Amino acid sequence: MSTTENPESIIKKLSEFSNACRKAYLKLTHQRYEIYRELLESVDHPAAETLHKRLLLKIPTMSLDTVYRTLATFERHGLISRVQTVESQARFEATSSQHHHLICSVCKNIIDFQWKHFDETALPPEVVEWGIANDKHIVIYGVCNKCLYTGNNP
Amino acid sequence: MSTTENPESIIKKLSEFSNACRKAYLKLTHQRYEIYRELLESVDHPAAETLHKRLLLKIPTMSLDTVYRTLATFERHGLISRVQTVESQARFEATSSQHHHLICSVCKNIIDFQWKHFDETALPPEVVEWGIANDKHIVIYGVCNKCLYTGNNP
DNA sequence: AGCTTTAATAGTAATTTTTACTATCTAGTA
DNA sequence: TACTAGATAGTAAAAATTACTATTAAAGCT
Repeated sequence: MSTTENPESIIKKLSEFSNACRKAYLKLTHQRYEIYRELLESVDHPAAETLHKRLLLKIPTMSLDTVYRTLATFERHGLISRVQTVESQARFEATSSQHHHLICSVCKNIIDFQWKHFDETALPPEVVEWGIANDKHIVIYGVCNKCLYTGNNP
Repeated sequence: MSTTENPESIIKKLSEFSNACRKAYLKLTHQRYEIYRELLESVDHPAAETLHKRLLLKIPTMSLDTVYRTLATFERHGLISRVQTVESQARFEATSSQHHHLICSVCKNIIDFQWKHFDETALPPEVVEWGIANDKHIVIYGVCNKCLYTGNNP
């Protein structure tokens, strides 16, 4: 899950990130490091612009283009993933162990959940015959309890 | 599934569509009828712009705004659905019985598949505790056989 | 540590995708 | 057939993403 990580785990993942960049001949720039770190520390699957706003607090010259470009680079190298949504803005997360997403239609918050049993179930023959499946994700849209109880309108 | 429908089925669905519009106090305009029909007949989950291009052949004055606006209206009324993707363009389909999606990362084709067993499986407690789930979808990204065999690059 | 090379970044500008505005038109109804 | 509210066309604007170019900085080599 990309949710609340303890500091040691973050440090470990940043070190893995550095190694991955070296292996991929990606220059480990300050910007890339901070973009990746910010995404690791984000529990909310931010959009590029959200991420940019947060990063500006640390690096006031960080350009939006760099965020978009870097996210695309990271994605190409499998370091981060785009979240499947029906929204117009793309949302991102640091790639981690298999998990799925709950999206609140009201507040647009995205949270992770795990479902080992599903992950281990074989795909139906239709899918196998279609081609090579690289990535299976469940996305559930609904309304989270917070929005239900605060009476936000769906 | 929103795939190849026989003519009778299309006629039936268009008639259901007309009724749904009446019930929802949506004026049944020529444009709305044709947009819905085009989507019904499309097996490829088209984007708004793709749909617009196809509709221009029938109705040369059809504006792109109308397509977007109408799709949004239909979606609000549950007549059509947006497909969950990681692409930048939204893709649409006429709402039909529960199904899931296979998306080819190469050709971006989207096809439906069914998985009754999954549909009937209870969601894990984590999800139930989160709130109200309205909609659960599996989206599988991969490479379809056509692209594998024609050697399109992933 | 300094030099060199090559890729990455900042600061725009440009594209792409989606939504908004307004005068005109039309479906539904009397 | 005429009325009225809502829908559309044509365009403009906004939102989201990508491209361009001069400058900067990482990584490798002395």
